[in-house]
Amino acid sequence: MVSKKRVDYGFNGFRVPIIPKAPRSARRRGPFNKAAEDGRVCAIELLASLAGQLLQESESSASSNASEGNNQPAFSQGVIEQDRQNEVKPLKKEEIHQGSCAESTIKTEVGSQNSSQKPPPHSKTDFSKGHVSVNNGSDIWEKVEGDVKSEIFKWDNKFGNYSNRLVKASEKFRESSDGKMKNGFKQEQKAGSSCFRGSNLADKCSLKDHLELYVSPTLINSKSNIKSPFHRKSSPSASFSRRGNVVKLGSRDDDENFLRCKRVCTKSKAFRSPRRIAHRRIRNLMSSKYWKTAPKLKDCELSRSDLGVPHYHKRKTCYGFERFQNNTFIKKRKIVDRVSGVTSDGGFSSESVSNSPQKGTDGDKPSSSAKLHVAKAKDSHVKFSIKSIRIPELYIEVPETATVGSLKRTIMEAVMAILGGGAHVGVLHHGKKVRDDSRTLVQTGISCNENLDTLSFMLEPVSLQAPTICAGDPSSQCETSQLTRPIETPALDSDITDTLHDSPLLTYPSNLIESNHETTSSLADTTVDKITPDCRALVPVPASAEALAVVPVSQKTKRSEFVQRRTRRPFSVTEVEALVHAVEELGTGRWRDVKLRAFENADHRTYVDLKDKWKTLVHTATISPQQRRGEPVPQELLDRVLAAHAFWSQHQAKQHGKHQAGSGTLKITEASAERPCVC
DNA sequence: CTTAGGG
DNA sequence: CCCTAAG
Repeated sequence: MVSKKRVDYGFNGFRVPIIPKAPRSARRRGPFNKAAEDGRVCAIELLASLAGQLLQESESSASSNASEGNNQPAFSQGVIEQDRQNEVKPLKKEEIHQGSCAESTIKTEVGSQNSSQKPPPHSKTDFSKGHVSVNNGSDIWEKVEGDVKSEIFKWDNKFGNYSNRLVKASEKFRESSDGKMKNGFKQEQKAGSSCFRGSNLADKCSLKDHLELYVSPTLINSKSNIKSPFHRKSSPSASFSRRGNVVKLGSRDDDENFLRCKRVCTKSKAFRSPRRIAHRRIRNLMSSKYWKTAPKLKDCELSRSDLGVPHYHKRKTCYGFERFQNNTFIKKRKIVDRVSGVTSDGGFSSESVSNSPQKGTDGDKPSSSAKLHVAKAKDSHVKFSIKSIRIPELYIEVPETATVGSLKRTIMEAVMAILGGGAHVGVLHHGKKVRDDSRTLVQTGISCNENLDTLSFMLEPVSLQAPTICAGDPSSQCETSQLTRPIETPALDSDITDTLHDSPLLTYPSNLIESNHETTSSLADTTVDKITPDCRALVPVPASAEALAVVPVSQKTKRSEFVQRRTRRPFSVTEVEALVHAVEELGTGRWRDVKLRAFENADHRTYVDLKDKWKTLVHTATISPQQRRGEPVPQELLDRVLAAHAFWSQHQAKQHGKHQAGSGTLKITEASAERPCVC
């Protein structure tokens, strides 16, 4: 724990009070954890995004020659260096960026600009917007460079500090900073992928991984905010801001992994898109890791210290975590929204002017079910978030004018990133599949808040005889083929052939474990109405921050629904009598004995039940008869309850008093005096 | 697993 | 009744 914490702090840069031996509750509810987490997440996100971006870049060939670097920043480094050997600045930048796992996009652009001696006005603009908030033209580069350097430097030092655990990571990073980014990156990627896809993410997503990811983000961040880079060290705000710019994600799994990502688009598609993708991807990874490692958290408290310990086995835990995450994210988002202007992540700026639909997608694990949250933003953008057990939840903001097709693509991208395979996204509105991709969201009515809840979407893995996946919230569990089919089949795209079984999404049994039990109960609903609330993929996400908070709640609610509650079994008078009698003799505080004595054969009555019943009995006896409900309990019994309660309460109090200051003699006296009375 | 309490 | 923190 301690070591972990240290590490975390190092990353965050600020000290979070450690609550070492504090009671669980304290740890859990401590406000600090949250902050720490935020910072971490952000960092991770950033890093992840970078890594992802790099990957993406390498994959995407859309970029122009000028920005060749974008495509394969990591791998092309050698080339770049040589090419720009002459140009000191560019080169350095290049190195720096790589070292920091920065996004190739920006980096590249910068480099190219430099090489051309003067960055085009617009280029500059972009640059400043995206990564730096510098207004000057000529010295901008220098500034950047210098800052970056210093940043890196610091960074290294830091590394040293928390290197105990991160040895590997640090090495990697250093290497990368030296220009061996490639390796580092690869490794990182590896780690990410493994985490991402590995069944036992927990193992793979060790702290180390986290760390790795972490580091990069920070650097990036520094880049973004040249002026107040690293040092900010993750003050909470910094974290948030970063997140805001980039994306927010949380990842949720069956086990409670959820990823949420919100991103605002910036302008040039070419410029950003790779990055976006990268972000997405990374996030997915990160989220998954994060998520996996995330301990059980409740009430929005996440304790970093627990990282690395997979808690997701337990449903409860998971749920708690989920909730927590949701809340956290929301909060973060709020903050971000506020700060967004200040901090800009390379590619994403809150004031996105993008004309292209924004897609934010993240996926941590493939999931058959996904939920899409849609919210109409003030800026006439519709925000979508995909949430699922396996696929992290994410927020997507797209212009109202975005077409259904673009929406589908957006989601698809996310899915692809997650699954690595092809997938189709089906959009259902009012239970009907929206086939016309050319229509805009507005035209379709998806952008209207009132109708948002009528929106659903389904993921339709295509490449393999992809089965359609019902998008639904985790609880709804539309993942199973049985569930999905009935629902989806009707709306399937002709081009999609599905077999749920073969779906890549379904290939993660481990993930499904948890959900499976729950699924059972939900099956009926799901099957019955196609895309009803439970199966509804799209859920409106209120634009307002407050509204956002609702999401978690609803989830929570849904969750609880799945946990079947024991059937209520009111205590009969006979039982009450037995209970009262037993308590009279044994006193309160010995419920196990009471159970054994009076309810030995009543399997459905646990000692907790008895305790609770006694509690209610006392209450009942306390209130006026008119206020009592249910089967009336003889007043005589209630009187006894009160008497016993009073007696034992007193007894207990005395016991305490004695223990604390009483003398042995006194104790004996009191004890002997009292007991007899009762028996 | 038990207790004790809050929900 | 449920859920948890603590012991």
